[in-house]
Order: sequence, then structure tokens, then C-alpha cells
Amino acid sequence: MADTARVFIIDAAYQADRPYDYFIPPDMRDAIVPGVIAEVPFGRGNRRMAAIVFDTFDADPDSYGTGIKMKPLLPFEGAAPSPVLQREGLDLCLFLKNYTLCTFGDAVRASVPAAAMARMEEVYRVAENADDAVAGATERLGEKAAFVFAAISAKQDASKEYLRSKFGDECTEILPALIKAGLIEKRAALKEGGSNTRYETVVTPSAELAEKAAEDGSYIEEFAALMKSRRQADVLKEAVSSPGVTDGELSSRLGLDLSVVRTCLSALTKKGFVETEKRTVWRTPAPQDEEEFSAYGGEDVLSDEQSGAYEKLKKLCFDPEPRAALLHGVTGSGKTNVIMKLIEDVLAVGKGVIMLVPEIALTAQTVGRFRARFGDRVALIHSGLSAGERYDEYRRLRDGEASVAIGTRSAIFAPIPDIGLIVIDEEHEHTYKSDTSPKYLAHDVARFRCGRHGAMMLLASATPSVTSYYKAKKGVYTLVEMNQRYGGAGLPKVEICDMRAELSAGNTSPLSRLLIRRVGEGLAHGKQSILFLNRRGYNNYISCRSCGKPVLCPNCSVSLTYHVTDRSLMRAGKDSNYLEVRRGAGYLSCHTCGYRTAVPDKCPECSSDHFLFLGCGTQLAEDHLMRVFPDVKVLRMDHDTTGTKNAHDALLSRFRKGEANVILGTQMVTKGHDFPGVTTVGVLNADSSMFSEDYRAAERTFSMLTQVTGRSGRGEDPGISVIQTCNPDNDVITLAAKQDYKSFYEREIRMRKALTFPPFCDVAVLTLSSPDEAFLNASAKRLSERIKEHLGGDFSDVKTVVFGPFEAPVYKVQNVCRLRFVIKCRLDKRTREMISLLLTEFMRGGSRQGRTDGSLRISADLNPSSM
DNA sequence: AGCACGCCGACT
DNA sequence: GTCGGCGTGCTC
Repeated sequence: MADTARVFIIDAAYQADRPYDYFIPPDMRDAIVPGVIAEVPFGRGNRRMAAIVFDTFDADPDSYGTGIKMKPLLPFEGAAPSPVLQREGLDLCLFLKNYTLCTFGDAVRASVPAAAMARMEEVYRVAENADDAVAGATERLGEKAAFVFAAISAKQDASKEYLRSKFGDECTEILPALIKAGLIEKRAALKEGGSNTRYETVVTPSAELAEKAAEDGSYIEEFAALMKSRRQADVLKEAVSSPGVTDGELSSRLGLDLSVVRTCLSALTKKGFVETEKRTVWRTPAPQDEEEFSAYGGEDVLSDEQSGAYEKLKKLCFDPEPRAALLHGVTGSGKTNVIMKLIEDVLAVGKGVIMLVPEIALTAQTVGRFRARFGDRVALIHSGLSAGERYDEYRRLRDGEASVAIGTRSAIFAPIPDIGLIVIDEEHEHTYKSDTSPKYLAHDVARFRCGRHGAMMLLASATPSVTSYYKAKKGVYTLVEMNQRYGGAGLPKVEICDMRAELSAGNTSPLSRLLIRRVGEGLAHGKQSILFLNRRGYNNYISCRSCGKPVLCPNCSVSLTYHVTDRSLMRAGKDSNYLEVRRGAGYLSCHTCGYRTAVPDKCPECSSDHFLFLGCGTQLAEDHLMRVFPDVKVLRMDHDTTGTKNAHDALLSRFRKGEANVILGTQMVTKGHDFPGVTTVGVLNADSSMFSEDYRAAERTFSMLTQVTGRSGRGEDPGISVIQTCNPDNDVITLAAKQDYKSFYEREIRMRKALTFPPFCDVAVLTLSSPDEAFLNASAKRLSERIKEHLGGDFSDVKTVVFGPFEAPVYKVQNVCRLRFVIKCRLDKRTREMISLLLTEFMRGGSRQGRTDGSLRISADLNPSSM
């Protein structure tokens, strides 16, 4: 049996993150298999660290004595744990490490739910020879430290979260101090498994009782009347009348506490009147309002075009070669119906499916349709689940109880044993790229997994990313297109409104006369409208009337946004009086760090006391709308009105029920909700996303406009959309108005080729950050030199064009400044090696060679989703 | 990262 | 003569 385990240390620093070999003590050899989390002594101090077994093998006998000395794995505390990952998952983590330059542990944490990993919790306990140190130590460290120490003594193993909740952030200083004093020690403890699983008890009456009760209706009444305990009698009666009830149901039906029910049940079991069985409870999360959508499930009559697409994909899907396809269908062409039919076929041959959607808000809708069709074989995975719910769904998939995983980005890791199909819906959405380590793109994980499982990857979108469409055109993906709207519906009519003309006609309002007319017409017919403005708050910024400087956040390099809290104060004054009134009516807020403050009395720069309130946000637009249509009910949907849990669903639900005529909001109103009552859509400012430095600005604007204008006319009435812009002749806008993706793509791909942007190259962004600006600048200079040295030396074969250092688009966030390098390259193995080396050098180099504390940070983002 | 080892100055 | 600063290198 294998005597050596090759492991990765879960919390290793990037520089130390490589495989390490450990000796497996003979009594642990059964338990140590790939995927198991064990503890190891690590480093000179033999710190206890959690490690995941990547592989096991027999050590080469020749290496004994010659090679490196192996340390043994530490024995398990309690029962041996079961693996958290299978072979595929472990290999996927290694792939992610190499591909995205993260640590193996980061990859593990991304792919295994926290509840399954809870074994590695960081805990504090009283040090073994604390007695020697305790005399006088707590007085020296202060009263608070004494309390913390007492709590740790009382609790045996105290987790950091527990201590933090009890004593607050001061723990950050107190805990290390207590460790230094030798009073406590930190350990990566293995938490007992099982606590993550919820059980219920199923109760069945004994065969004898059940039989007699069936013969004689009043038997059980008489039997119960003879019992001493009233409660036990009630429980028994209930158990006999409905065999198979659970303890939870008994508790609610009889109005007894769950613990009381359990006591009764154990007594009844002892007497032989009932039998009980423990059963795992699957906490299947059902988002509210899911049923609202289930009605859509039934439509499986495909149009000719849909059938064509379906047949093509089906053929491909069951081809044994590795396959990827791009389903490009105009909005309303019924892509989902085609996909569902395909999924049905895959399930029929006993394989599983992963279906990704861009965001949580859309899972309710999709899950509703899928549950209606596939029942409880559907599992739901997204970041809004509790740790327990997430773990339950994970196990249902792993154990084959469910075989369709629907969810956001992280659902790509769903532990389905045999995958037949992975669908990425709205493939172009930026949410498929993770912005925390591992910074992976769901497509890349999908590709890896499809390769392993011999499954098909299916990307679907009305506006595919330029990169994906390019691959499809080149034949890397099979391109399947649907050009007609389902049911013969025409394309929505789109009108472009020139806001410059509006301004010169004297209309300074964010609502053009055209848009007001269209909304009014809709209202007259009892129809609804969606208005989109990607900016929350009242005024975008305020600036000083004398010196022109905007009021900035003290911690970040962005201007503060003005938010209104008291509307009554707003409307009180006339224009001249407005500013005074406004001061008390709201507050200034930083959308980057959350900082809030009152409107200042005087300009911080020149002490003038007059400010201009500029730029229109959703609150101001709402004001204008209410002034134009005083009797109309408007729902505003943005970050501020959807802050609390479920507020988002609640707002959409109210709108769908017709409680309001107009919904006005940010990005979140544009996403895939079907509202049959909506005939008018307005985009208040189509330009806002178009002129950023990001090379994908046009792509994003096009996709947003196409998506939002596609919202209108989903019902029987033809829809109409109004796009307000200061660039009415811009190609991106005119092509989006025509829903002409192909022309847009041709235009865009020419531009990308001419300027060498993806898909004609890859982009790597290196970011240095530090609160110490001078140190940051010096470090950037050094990084710049190191890059040149590598490219001229060991990595002379790597072809790159390096730009930078530049300030990040938002230079300072919470007092941390950021400089970036943009590297155009081909991201192959060698390029990754070079970037990996740079990361290693600057992770230690930053804090070492220049004095300063460890304040310098470096991070790499390969092909970032935004720049 | 976190820890030990090692080589320099200020101290009993 | 030794204690302790931090610069350096390694982690099976």
C-alpha cells in the first residue's frame, strides 16, 4: 500500500505553493486517499497546517537516504475524513493554479463548499504549558485580553468567528498577543463532520398497533386513553393516523416543542409502539415566486428554425469527439426551449447537466421553468444560499439524487459524476469571470470539464462576446444560429433620440419629449414601461460654483454622489433656494468605499459656500417622471431600494402583478425578465458605457442596448424602445437599434485586428497597490525593470508588449493607491511562467528590499473582464 | 506567509 | 563577552 502522500498545503503562500511529499504512517494508509484533507507539520517550526492529498504512491526505494527527508502526516483527531474532491476535481485545481496563477488552496476553496471544508477551521485553544506563563500575564496584557483568554479556556476550541462576534475587531491584536505570551495557541483544527448535515426522524406505528387500528376505528382512541402521559398519547394517535410523519410535522401539528416530541418518541419507541428512522434532510432552496414562472415550462413545440437548431446540437452532443458549440439566437428566438429539449435528451441517457446563468436574480426564473420540467432532479447553486443549503445541493449532485445543476458562476464546479452537457447562458456576461482568486473564466473551467467527461460545451447568447463569435467563425466552436423571433413576433421598434437637439430646444430634463410621449401612449393603453439609467443617487456629483472643483471622497479618488433622503425638503424651494434646501435633504456618498457625509457648508478647496448639483441619477430621474406623470405609480429599482434580502424579487414581483406602471432602475432592470405588460423601454443615457478606456466598451454597450430593447413587446403588442444619446449617428447605437449583431461584429473585429486586441492577443494586467505612494512608485519602477530584464534574459522567447505603469481607473480606494501594467501577449505556458515568477519576486521583494511593512501587494489578472 | 539561522551594533 | 536587531533563504 502506498506509503507516500503528495499534498498541497491549503494556506500556503503563493511562493511556497508546490507539492510536498509526506510519509504516511502505516495505520493511516487506508484512510489517506486523494482528495482527503489531513494535517501536516510544515516549515522549520513544523507548524500544523491543513493539506489536501493530491496523490499517493510508493516512495522510490533508491531515494531513501539520498533524497529529501520526509516528515510523517499527523494523525487524525477523531474519525478519518472522507475526500472533498475526486480525481477530476484535484486535477482541475492544478489546472486553475497554473492557468490563473492562484494557489492550489484558492482553487480548492472555489470548488468545494465551505461546509465541506469546515474541517479546517482556525481555532484557538489554551496552550499546553500555559500554567507557567499565566501568572501575571493577563494583567500585563490588559483586562480585555483576560476576558478573551477566559472565553477560550471555557470553550476549549474557540473559532476566530466566535471570538470576533463576542469581542469584536480587537481580537486581531489581542489574539497574537496571547499567543506571544504563550497562553494560547492557534491551530487548524479539524471540525467534526456531521454537524453540517440535518436530520429528521420519520415515525411509523408498530405493525401490531397499525393492524388493530385498521380493524377497529376507535381502538387507538381507547388505547391512548389508558396511557399515563397525555403528550405521548397525542403523539401516538397522530403517528397512527398518518404513518410516516416526521418529528418536525408532529411538533407543528400538536403545537409541542420539537424537544418534547423527541422525548415522547424515544419513550414510545422503548415501549415498542412506534418505530423511528433517522433520515437526512435535503434543504432544497426554493426562491420565492419561483412558481410564477413555472407556467413557461410547457412550451415544447419547437418552430422549424428551433427544430433545425435542436437537431444540429443533438447530433453534436452525442458525437464522441470533444465538442463546443455557440448558439447565437436573436432575443426572443426561444433559445431556452431548444436548450431544455437538449437537456432532456442528455438526462435520458443517464448523464448530468450544468446550466449557468449570469446572476442570482435570474436563477429564480430559470429554476422555475426547469423544475416544472425536470422536477427535483434540479439542484440550485448560487452565492445567496446558506452554507448548509449549498452543501446539501452539492451532496445531492455528488450522490446522484439530482443531475441538473443550475446556478451562477460557481455552479461550474458542481460535483456531477458523469456530465453530458454544460450550458453557459448569456455567454457574453462579465459575471462569468471571477474577480477574486482564482480569477477564472467559467468557460475555461467548462472546457476542462467537458474534456474530462466527453461532454459538450454549449454557449448561448443573442450578443455573443466578440471572442466567442470569432472562435465560432474560425470553426473552434460549431456555430448554430437562430434569426427569427419565436411565434413570428417582429423585432421591437427602436427610436434614437438626439439629446443634443433636446438640449438646444431648452429641455434640460433627463427625459426627452419623445420618451415622455411614448411612455404616455403606453400608459393610455394600460401598458407598462421600463426605464434604464445606469447611475444611482440624485446627482452624480456636486462641484464648487467658484473654483469648479468637485467634492471628492477623502479615502478614494472619486467624486461623491448626492443622495436624497427627504423629498419634502426638496420640493419646498424654488431654484434660488434649492441649494440651501438640498443640504438638509440628503447626504453625499462614495460609491467605491461606502463613505457618507453631509453636504459641506463650504468648499474644501476655496471656502465658497455655493455648489452646483450636477449629473442625473435614478432618484432625480424618478423626480422628473413623477412631475410629468403625477398620478402614475413608479417603482425605482437600484442598489438603494434593493438593499435588503428579497427586496429585489419583491420589486419585480410587484411590477409583474401590475402594481406599478413604470419601473425605473439601474442595470438590474435590463436582465432577462419577461414582462408581458411592457410595451415601452427607455434608455436614458446610452453613452455612459461607451467611452471608457476598456477595449470592450463598444461590445458591452451593444449588448446592453440589444438586451434592454429586446425587453419590450414580449406580449402581443408590438414594443417600442427609445434610446437617448448624444451620439445618434454612432454605429454601435444604430446597429443595436437594428438588432444587427453581425454587422456590429464585423465592425468590431476589424477594429480589434487593427489595434491588436483580443481575440488577436491576450491581455495580462499586473496591479501593484500600497497605501504608501512613494513606495508604490519606486516598486513600480523596479517591476518595470524586472520585466525588461526577464524579457531580455531567460524569457527572451516570450513575445509581449508592455504598457505602464498607469494609475488604475480609480487610482485610490480606501486610501490604497494602485498602479498597473498592461501586458499584451500570447498567454502560453512560458508567458505564465514569467508572470508567475514576477509575482513570486514581488510578493516578498516588496516588503523586504525596501523598508516599509508588508504594505505592497501585487496581483495578476489574466484576460480581465474589465479594465 | 512564517520561521530559523546568521551576521552586525549596543549593552551588562 | 551576549542580547537582539533585521536581512536571507527555505518550507517534503
